[in-house]
Amino acid sequence: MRHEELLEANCAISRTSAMLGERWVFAILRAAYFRARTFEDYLEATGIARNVLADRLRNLVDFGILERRPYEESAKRKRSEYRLTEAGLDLYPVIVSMMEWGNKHAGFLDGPPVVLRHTTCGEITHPHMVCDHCGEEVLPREVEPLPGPGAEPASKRS
Amino acid sequence: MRHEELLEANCAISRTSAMLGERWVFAILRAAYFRARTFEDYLEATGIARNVLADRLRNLVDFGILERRPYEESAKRKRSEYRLTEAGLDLYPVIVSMMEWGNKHAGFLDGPPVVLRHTTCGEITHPHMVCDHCGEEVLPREVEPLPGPGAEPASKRS
DNA sequence: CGGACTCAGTTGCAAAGCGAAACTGAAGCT
DNA sequence: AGCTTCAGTTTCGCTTTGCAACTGAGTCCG
Repeated sequence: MRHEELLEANCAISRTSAMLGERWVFAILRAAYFRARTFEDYLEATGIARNVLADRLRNLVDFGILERRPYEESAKRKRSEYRLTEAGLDLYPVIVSMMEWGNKHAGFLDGPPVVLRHTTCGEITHPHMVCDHCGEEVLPREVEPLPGPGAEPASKRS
Repeated sequence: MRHEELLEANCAISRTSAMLGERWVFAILRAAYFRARTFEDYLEATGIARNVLADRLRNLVDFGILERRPYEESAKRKRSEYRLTEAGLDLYPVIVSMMEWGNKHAGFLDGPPVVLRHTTCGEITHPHMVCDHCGEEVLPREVEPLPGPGAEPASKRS
């Protein structure tokens, strides 16, 4: 099986991981959240080879996660920039939960290099996942996957 | 720059993405959450080539995300299995938020193929990220990254 | 006991992907 | 006119995939 075939799988995790699970993609998203704009910004923030960066940006634009658009640096100078789309911003929980995990499990012996302050309440925050119904934290073994409206019938659809 | 160099970066997102951001890793984790145990389970659940699967499992075990251990299938038959460690289970928010994102943005026109039921409250749940302090949802632009205890001083440490 | 089967990989090979550096072309600056 | 910056593309050698075949330990079947 080739990796891109995951894009057609009838499973959200598979499709999402086919889009995001290529080398460097998270590094690019991290740069995007840290306000990178131009090609050279991403190049510097990530250290990826130019050709690979060009390819990844193309893909992320195709997936609707980034948007490429011209931007007026000054009156005359026109450049292009890559910004997160609405869908890209929706990836925030993924990035934050990776950061939380890394702070705990990626071997930072002196403590996390970066922490987050929640500007609306002013405190250092450790975000976690809660159920939108009961507000309780969602734990791995307290969740049951069920077929949804887009589930395939027992026999494969055409 | 090579991809593994991200493992040494002083940034949780970089290190985490170096561990998880290789092709197929999320597919393997998905299989793990769906209770895959043996090598052949993972092979069937993911469709990866055998040699690549062997390599990825080795890495995930090295990172402490999976654990390889012998397991008694029956009185006589001994096999080995790969189970999520504590650290692996802590990745649940990452997987769930990828699933939530995919259900919304990965082009499921008939609706999500899988939904989650929160067994403690019994309802279909759409988990989201909240601040552990104020309980409000954490949004991308309402968060400020600050240097933490493990931050590098302005001059690179030795 | 001998042969077939299953599990869990390893090996070999062609094709694809990556990384570094050089090159291109448009646009601006001096 | 010549130099620089931006945003890539091209080239080339090296590494990683994907696939199939092979290995070797343990099991089951007659």
